[in-house]
Amino acid sequence: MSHIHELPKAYVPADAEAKWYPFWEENKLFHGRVNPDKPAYSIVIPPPNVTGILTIGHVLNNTLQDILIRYHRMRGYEVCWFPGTDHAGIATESKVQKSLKAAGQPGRDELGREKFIAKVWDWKEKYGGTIISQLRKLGTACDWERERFTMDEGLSRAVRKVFVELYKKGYIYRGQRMINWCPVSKTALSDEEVIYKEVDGKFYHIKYPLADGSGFLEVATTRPETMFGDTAVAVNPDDPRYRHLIGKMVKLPLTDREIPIIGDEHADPEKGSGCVKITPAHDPNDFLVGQRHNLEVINIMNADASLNDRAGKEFSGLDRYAARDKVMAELEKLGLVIGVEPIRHAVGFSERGDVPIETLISYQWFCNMKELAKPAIDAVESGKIKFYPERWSKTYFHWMENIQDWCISRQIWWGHRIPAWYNDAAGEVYVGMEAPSAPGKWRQEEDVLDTWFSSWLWPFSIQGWPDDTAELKYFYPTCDLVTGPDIIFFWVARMIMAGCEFMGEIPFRNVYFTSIIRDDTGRKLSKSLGNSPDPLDVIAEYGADALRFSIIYIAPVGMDIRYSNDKCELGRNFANKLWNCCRFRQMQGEVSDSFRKLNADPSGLTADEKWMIASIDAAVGSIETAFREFRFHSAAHELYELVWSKVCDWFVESEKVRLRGGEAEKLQAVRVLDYVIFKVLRLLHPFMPFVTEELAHSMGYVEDGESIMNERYPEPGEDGVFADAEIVKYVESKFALVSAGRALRSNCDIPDNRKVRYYIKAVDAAAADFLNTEVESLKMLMNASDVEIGLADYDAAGSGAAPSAIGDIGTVYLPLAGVIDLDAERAKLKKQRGEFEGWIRGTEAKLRNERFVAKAPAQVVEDAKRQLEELKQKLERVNELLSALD
RNA sequence: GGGCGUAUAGCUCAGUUGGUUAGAGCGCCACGUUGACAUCGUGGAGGUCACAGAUUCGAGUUCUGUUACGCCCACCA
Repeated sequence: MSHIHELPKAYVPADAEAKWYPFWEENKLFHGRVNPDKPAYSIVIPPPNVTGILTIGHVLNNTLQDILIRYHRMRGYEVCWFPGTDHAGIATESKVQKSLKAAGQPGRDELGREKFIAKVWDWKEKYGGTIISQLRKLGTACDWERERFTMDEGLSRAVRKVFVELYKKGYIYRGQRMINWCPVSKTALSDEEVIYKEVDGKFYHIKYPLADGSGFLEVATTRPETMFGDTAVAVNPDDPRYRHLIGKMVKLPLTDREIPIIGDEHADPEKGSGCVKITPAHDPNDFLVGQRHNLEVINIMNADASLNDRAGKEFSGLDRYAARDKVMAELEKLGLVIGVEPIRHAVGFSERGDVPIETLISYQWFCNMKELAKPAIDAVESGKIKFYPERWSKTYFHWMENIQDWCISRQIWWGHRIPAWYNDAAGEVYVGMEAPSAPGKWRQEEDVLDTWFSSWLWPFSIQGWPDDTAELKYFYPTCDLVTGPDIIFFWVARMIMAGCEFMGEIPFRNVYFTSIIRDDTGRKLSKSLGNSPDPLDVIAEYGADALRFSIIYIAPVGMDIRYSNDKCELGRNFANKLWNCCRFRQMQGEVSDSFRKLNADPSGLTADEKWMIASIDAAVGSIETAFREFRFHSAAHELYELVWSKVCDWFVESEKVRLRGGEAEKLQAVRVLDYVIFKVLRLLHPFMPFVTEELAHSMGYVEDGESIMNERYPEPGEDGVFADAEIVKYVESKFALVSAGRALRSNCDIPDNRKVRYYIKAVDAAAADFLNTEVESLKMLMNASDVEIGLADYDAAGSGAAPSAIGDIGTVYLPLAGVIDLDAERAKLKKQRGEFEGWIRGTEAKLRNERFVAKAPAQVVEDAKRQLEELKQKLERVNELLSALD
């Protein structure tokens, strides 16, 4: 047999990766076509930000999608994975600003709108493909011909269409409302873009003097600098301490204004002094109070959160925090400070800028979500859309049932400009897909839309909507969505609403929420902490398959993952194990005729071969179930166990006997190995695409120019003809006996490399018959010079007593030519006897318990009885062994 | 203030509908470089399943409460 193509000793991932990804891509193997002959399976990628670089989070997310895509293709679906990137308005705009600044070039404000946007496009063309090329390194089978960007013309058209339709329905409106303002990005934000953090602050107690000079009110606030916007002080109308003051005026310190004392239930007598300053322009609650009492709304802030001239000359232009200190200093001088106490309270931070946001009154565009939410709630409630893990639906319902209007306008330039035009002279507003005629009279809205206003259309805009495309008919709704729970509101919920509203159909059927990845000490991964590994480094060091497999293997369902690069050793070692398994097979000769279908007489298979085939079939069943339930890690564990333990540790080792035997034996062994290995490669392909493709070719299972990704995925129950439950049990008992025999050797300090003799006393004639067929296998597995099988007790007369161990189908002895520590052996057996007796007592007690016998299922009782019998037999055997030592 | 999640071996985690003696990987100890693999093999040590109750013939698994940690939501001046 020629060994021309002998594989290298270890798997070299870089070679396979460099070879196969271009092959797949050039042969358009990832391309999804509208194909009525097949069922469709589609996924839309959660579009990464163009500014993004690949993180471990992306690796997990995209590996899962890739597994689903490759699995379904192999299961006979026409699959399409729609990829693309998101323009990420605020993030990209600030990134480009930073890069302009770093390059010493004129920034956004100097350039003006058009030139700045041109710069952003330049940047996007140059760097926006980074994450896409990094995804390729991972092996993702995206249909790159369909790659889209959320600001492509087609997608922009979808955005405008949606805006116009929602405007016409009256859902989208422009209004003056309390919004979240980011002083760094200088734009409004949606509620979802505000992150509340507990911070240490101060609670300031201040005197507001009564205008009539009769005293003062004590107000408590965490934000004294907003006092310039105060237009009232509220007390609770039922609060006897202050009730009589309602209607009087207080002098607002540091100003020449007087403001009224009002009665409003917003004032909580239990909190602070029971008096609360009312700043309608800068606090959501105060705004409502202001509306109830017709209070003036005084905005005292500039866009950058410095105070404006409504705060008076001395404070105008000061940053909010500087102003706070100065206000307190001035109040101190006036003797108006009662005290300051530390307080821990929640402060809203902007998601992107990571600075405290301001709440303030502003004209913005909003979308009323109430009606949109209804069918979207129903879609999940009715089970049309399923969440995995299911519990996220609770989070979803809670948010959806309390959904607020969505602030969709942003005061930035990079994004979809709102398709609204103002005719100032006539005081008219026009909203439409295109600019109105007579452009001179109309000026377009300066604001752009929230980035998510394009993302929420992704599942259909990416397929050509609003055109009625063949893709939409075939691939929509998509099947599975894989994303992180952190964007359930931002994206998932809104996509469901948009799908129901504009397509009249849910956008996807299943949503799998991935785990959040942390470092191995449990901290969130972040750039600033420097604990965010670069997946490309990992791929270079361990290989893409190793990274993919490891992260799936360690990712528990619905829990955080503790990740560190060294965890990838698991995947690397596993790929190498698989590699060497194939390498070993290849050393046995050319590929056989049995890698797809086993060409063998079922009755002619050895017990081990039947066991192997049954084991792989069982694993296929578990994997199938795991896929159905989105339990990817259990599929990975199943495969690991199958390859490493079942195939390599037991089957290959045992089968070496036959591979070194006669021609017929060898041929059959090789056939079974081919059959098993090709199944394993196909089972593993979705998880480890590179090494499996490489091996499928070098083993000769897949022709040049073809790909394993187009092979059929093994299905459970394919091998019923080889099934034999009795034999499987015997083989497993044989392996247990082997382990026991090895332990005897180890306990006697006999080196593994020294051949020894064993004697096995079979429990009955059937077991003896079976074991007699397995002598060569036993010799191989136990590294024995000889294994004698018999029904008689071990004959101690010739060579003295021997250490022994009890198994289900026999007792294995290790005769040692006189070197046995009788005391140790007795102690071991006595210990074992004690254990057996304990279990027997327990089982007997159970069986004597009438309620157990009456209430437990018959099967359980039967099992207990059988166990008792087996235990008693084993006990008897221990006793025999003990008496033999005397 | 509400909601959710987690607690099992030194570490990271499995443990499907309650059913003998609770598993894996890594780490640790001992032995082994036999012609697939030292990215390996064989054997071994290591756990009163967070705590307290309850249900049950039987609880790591179900229920209640407690503790600890984490996350989400909420207008706490």
